[in-house]
Amino acid sequence: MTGSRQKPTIYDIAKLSGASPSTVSAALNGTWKARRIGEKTAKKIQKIATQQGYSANLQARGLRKARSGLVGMILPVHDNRFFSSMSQSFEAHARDRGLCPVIASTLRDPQEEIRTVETLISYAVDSLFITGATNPDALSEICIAANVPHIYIDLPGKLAPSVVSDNHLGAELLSRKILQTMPKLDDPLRGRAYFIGGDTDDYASARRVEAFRKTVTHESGDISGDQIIACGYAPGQATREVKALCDRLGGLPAGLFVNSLTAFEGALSYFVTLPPQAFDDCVIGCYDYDPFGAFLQFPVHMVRQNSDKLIARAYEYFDAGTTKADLIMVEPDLIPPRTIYKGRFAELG
Amino acid sequence: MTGSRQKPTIYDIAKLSGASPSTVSAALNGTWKARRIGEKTAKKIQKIATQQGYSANLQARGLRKARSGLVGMILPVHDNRFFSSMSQSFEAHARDRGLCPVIASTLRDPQEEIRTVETLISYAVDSLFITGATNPDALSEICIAANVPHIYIDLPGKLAPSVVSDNHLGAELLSRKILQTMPKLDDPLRGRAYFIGGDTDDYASARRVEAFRKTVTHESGDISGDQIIACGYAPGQATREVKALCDRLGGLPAGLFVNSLTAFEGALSYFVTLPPQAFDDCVIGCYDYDPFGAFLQFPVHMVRQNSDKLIARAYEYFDAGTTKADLIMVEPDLIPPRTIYKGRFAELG
DNA sequence: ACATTCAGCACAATCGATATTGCATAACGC
DNA sequence: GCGTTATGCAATATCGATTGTGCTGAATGT
Repeated sequence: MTGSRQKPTIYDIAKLSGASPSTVSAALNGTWKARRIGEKTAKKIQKIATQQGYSANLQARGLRKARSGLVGMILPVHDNRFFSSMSQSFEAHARDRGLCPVIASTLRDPQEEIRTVETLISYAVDSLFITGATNPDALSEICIAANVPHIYIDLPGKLAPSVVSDNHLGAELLSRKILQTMPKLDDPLRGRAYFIGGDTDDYASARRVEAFRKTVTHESGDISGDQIIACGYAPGQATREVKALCDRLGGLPAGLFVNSLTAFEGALSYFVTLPPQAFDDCVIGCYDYDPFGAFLQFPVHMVRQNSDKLIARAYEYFDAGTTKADLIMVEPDLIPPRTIYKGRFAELG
Repeated sequence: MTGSRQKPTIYDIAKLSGASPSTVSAALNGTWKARRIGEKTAKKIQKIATQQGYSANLQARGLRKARSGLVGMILPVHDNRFFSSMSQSFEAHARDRGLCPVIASTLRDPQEEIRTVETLISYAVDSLFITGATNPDALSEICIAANVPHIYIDLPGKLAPSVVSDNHLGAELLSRKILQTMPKLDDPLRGRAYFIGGDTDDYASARRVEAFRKTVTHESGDISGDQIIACGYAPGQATREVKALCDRLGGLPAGLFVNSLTAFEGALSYFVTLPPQAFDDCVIGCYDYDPFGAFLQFPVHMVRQNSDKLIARAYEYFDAGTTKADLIMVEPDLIPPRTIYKGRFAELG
């Protein structure tokens, strides 16, 4: 009975109900009052449609209406705490608006980003959220040509509105926390704070370096170039650089600002080779948050970017119908370590 | 010049090139040789299309061909290491096949799952990957009625093929590791291994409990009901239960099998209140893997489910064109701790 | 009683692609 | 030189919805 017949269409329902396809369409998509279809007719059609398990072919509807009901988001990777919580928020907000979210990752590959944006546009997405793009303006041009509203998250574009985390503020908070908490060591080199990880070509990292530099200079009078090691995001590279730094200093520095979770993961690979007491005179901070990161052998101050607020602001912006290339800032939060401070730091909690 | 005009269609290209829309279509979708379009004509059309920035309207194509080029995947949540790495694999494999991945999360809500499957079917997804469904068979019925091939990942369905992680094997490996590594304590209660977290209604957890029970019985002769505390996946619940257990035992047990990362996160909230030496006579294992989890204050054995292999097997199954309700098993890996064992376990590495 | 309004619905065009069929002209065989 | 096959392309129907327009009969007005 319920064999593998095809999905019913409005034409099937029309035949069964004795009404015309256009009447069926109106009855089923909610426009029947405006189209002056009698209530009895509409109800009858709806009943039959339910019995038949009808659901609209959204490709056909999208084709006709030139809107698909899809919202696209592109991000570098899924398996990253920051981006995956953005996905989560993105999807929740999309559902609230009755839209279907399409999330695609592009592995930070410029070609892949362009291809993906083109694909999503070919599916007629109604709007597009872009995060972690390597070349925002190239993507904007494509979207503008196709008349697709789009917004950048966490990385500003010149040709479209952007919602970004306040990287300067976050890095300033974290830097200040590190500087104020870290021990005063006799060794002038070990006694300083170091910044490791990230790429200064990257917008976010550049702002963070800037804030680190400013805060260190403000608190300690000056800063040396070798205190900033922007060695990229790859864990392996961070492992090497942290090791090299510690070898050079003869131990962990008094303060360490790790930029990004991936760099942090790399640093950890080296840290696990150290004895626990090595961390007794070192204060570590990490830009970006991972709940497990807060539970390590040693305390770690973390900055949590408010991904839900980033997404919410972006949706609000679309809802308002504006398309100016505004820049909206969202403040990140400084999360205290959950690990108890030990040794000489016990009193600092 | 490049104002906000609409995207060009094959009709626009047809006018510009002097050819008919059908010829343009053939020239642009690669079927021109089979349709006996002259090479010169095809090349000319392609050139014009490129100049005009043409790209096909995939909704129209999908409508006509009754295939959309979309593959859907539904999962409980994005912001979870296991599921987000599945997303990553799912997407990579989809791209390899020239398909567009649509990933939707359903928050383990049965109603939401059904709605989502229906939505994806309305967008005419060519196939569907389902993971973490609460009621697989209900979803299968919908897919079967709509003639959509689908496959379950990590949770078997009766009406469709499934690729599942070998939970029994993984839990057996982890249980055995814990039992063989844990200290022999005088206290008979503390000296045993405990299982905490998860829900026995859940397929995966049930298999894991079964393996834990079997292994403990095999190694120590018997097992008591209070050694298994399936208190769900919520972190808060795990925090309370672990605390209650430790209060009852007067300390951490010799062995603890934590089922799922979320339960582990909950347990950690309690662990951080303990002094470091509390872990000296306790061996901890966690089913599921998180790189940071491997770097904690104390060693943790973790089971990593091979998400990429799960997805790869599922695609292979579709590629083969089979649709029998087979059950394919994928072996998980036991990951040793990266933290160095301290105190009396130093020699166990 | 006749013009006007309006409710209730059907008809047909349309969105942008694909796929089948058919119609020219050219090439070929004998 | 005439039928036959090939070649190159245009015409047209179609996918499943939406939407502007047109037609009918009943209600209303005067």
